[in-house]
Amino acid sequence: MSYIKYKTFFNAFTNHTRFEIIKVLRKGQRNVGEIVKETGFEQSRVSHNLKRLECVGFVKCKYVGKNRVYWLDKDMIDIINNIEKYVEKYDKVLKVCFLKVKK
Amino acid sequence: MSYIKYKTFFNAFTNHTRFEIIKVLRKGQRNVGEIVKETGFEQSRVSHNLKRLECVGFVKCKYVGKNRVYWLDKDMIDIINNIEKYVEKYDKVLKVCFLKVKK
DNA sequence: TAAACATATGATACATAAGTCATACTTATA
DNA sequence: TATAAGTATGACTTATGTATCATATGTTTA
Repeated sequence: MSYIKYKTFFNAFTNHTRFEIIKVLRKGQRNVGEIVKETGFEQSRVSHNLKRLECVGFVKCKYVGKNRVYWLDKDMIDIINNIEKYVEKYDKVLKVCFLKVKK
Repeated sequence: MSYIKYKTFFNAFTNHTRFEIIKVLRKGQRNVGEIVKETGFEQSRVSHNLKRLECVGFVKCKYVGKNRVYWLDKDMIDIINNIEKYVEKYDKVLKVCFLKVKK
């Protein structure tokens, strides 16, 4: 696969907002208000990031009454579950370090 | 696992330079000069990114004569192989799209 | 031990991503 | 059909990541 595909794919996880949104959606479908409440993030911040996730096909959505309900793409669920296994496995080896220290 | 761990892990793949370096190192150990030649990237650019990969434990290194030889961490190799399977699998569903278009 | 080769590093400038705010749009209901 | 609730969007500001350049450091060999 090309770099651009990898980048697109992994970017979903390298942002705190999207990471938490995915975490919530793994529990089941949610409308925006619920995601806002469960993550504690501001509404427009959640919407912008849901848009990005939807844009690449990670989440799907539909209107239900006044609410917009989001859920994880079916294939995505499997893949997250599997990737999680490997990343957890690497947990012990992975060192979190920063090259540049904030002043 | 925490967000910071995921971020650290996936960041290795969300940068073109590191992506190509990993690609080369999957073929076997290489010194910096060889990586520079095979990727076509500038030396300091390669070194800076090797440093980042080493810092988190993805690559190991040692001096061999005047050269510094790098190789992928053993666990990392397995994990990359496995993750690749899932990402490739998601290839057909994944849409590469950009929200912001460059002017 | 000086010179040459290989690589690393720091500082800076540039590029990209993210969050916030104000506001527009969508859907339902009075 | 006007209003309200829920959500999306654009413009802007700020934060973060990246490459580049100049130079320092490490290692070998004459």
